[in-house]
Amino acid sequence: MADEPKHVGRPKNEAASTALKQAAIMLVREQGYGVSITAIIEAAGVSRQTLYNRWATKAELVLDAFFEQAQTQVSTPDLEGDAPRRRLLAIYLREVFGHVNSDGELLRTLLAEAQIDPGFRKVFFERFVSPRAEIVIDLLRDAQARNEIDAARDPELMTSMLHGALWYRLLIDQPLTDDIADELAGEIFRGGR
Amino acid sequence: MADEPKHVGRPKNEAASTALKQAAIMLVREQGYGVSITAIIEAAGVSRQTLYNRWATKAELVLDAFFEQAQTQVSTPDLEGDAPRRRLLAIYLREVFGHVNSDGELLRTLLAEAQIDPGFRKVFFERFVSPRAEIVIDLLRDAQARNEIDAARDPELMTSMLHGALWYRLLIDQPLTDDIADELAGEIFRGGR
DNA sequence: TACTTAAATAGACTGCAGTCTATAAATTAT
DNA sequence: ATAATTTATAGACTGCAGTCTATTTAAGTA
Repeated sequence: MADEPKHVGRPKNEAASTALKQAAIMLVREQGYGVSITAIIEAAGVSRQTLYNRWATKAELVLDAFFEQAQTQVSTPDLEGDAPRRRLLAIYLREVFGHVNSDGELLRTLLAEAQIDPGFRKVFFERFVSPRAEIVIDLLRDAQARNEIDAARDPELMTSMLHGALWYRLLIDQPLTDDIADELAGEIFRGGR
Repeated sequence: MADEPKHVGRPKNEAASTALKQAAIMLVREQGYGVSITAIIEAAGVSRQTLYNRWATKAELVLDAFFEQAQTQVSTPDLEGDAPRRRLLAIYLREVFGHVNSDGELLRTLLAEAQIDPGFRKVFFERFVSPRAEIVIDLLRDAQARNEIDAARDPELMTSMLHGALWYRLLIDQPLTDDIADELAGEIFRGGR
């Protein structure tokens, strides 16, 4: 059903894509997001247009490169098992805090780009923000089904509070420690039931 | 003890400052933050350097102009009176949501600038974010003193959750309605005591 | 072999924020 | 008056992301 290249014209050079992503993430980690496009394409050994054939903006390239580094994957909480959902939430938050603590500067910059560029905003939220929101919403719904939190509460709003606290504390340089993760889970599950 | 100009050299033209702020807020509301510096100084009828003698960046000028519009002032909750603190919190949140809803686009852009430019970041947080955080922290401490919420909880963390939810929902274009304000207050005061 | 098509390249170009330079203007001090 | 000092002005300049143009290259098709 696939696998027939059926392609007319000069084929895309995949090596250029990976070289660009590698150069981008390396230089951004070295020099920060402010590194110039020119520096990136020179390090990758490709022309300017080749970059813009693949990504619309520097931000999209860097986001892709960032994901390729793959320490951004969140392990979905195990809702099959029997662990208290409060504990699963705390574990999830600790894990996300870890990612944010190791790449906070870059995440801040990408968030900023997302506010400025509507095209990138869509990409950033679809690829980064929404999947994480879904994980927490599912976890909280499951907790409601198990009667660990009140079914009348709104999982989406609670997710706003949790991820909101995460971003807010990142933006204002407040610490994101394991203790904070546990306290946040505690706030949501406060009172039991 | 003051009022002696005691000033050597050509005096600063205050009219230029107000003309710049007026031109800035007008053009930003008309065309968005992307309006050029050149357009702003031409509308104000001053030279480029005159702007940079007064503000370090476009963002600082726009922030000043934004504050001058003054619909950004939050009325501090009345902690002398006897109203339930849950109600005071809901009123505060409704008011802030109102400001955010009328100038969300601009606030998003200023937040983005704050992430990119450390100098502006400091200014933005000192003038905009911190005062609001203080108001909520004071309100929650007062609620603890009145035994309306558990004294063991951390007002700073609850403030992260509340303002975090506000910014998060602004950033991802989720609505900030009066109902949401009330629900957020309800989440914090859930269970009474 | 020619022809068509898509991708790659070098490098010029645009529009922007912010800096710098040289000069003029407005004020106090001598 | 003259000097010293600070602000204002016009406009050139820098460095950047992203676009555009002309040309070349690598593939499929006739």
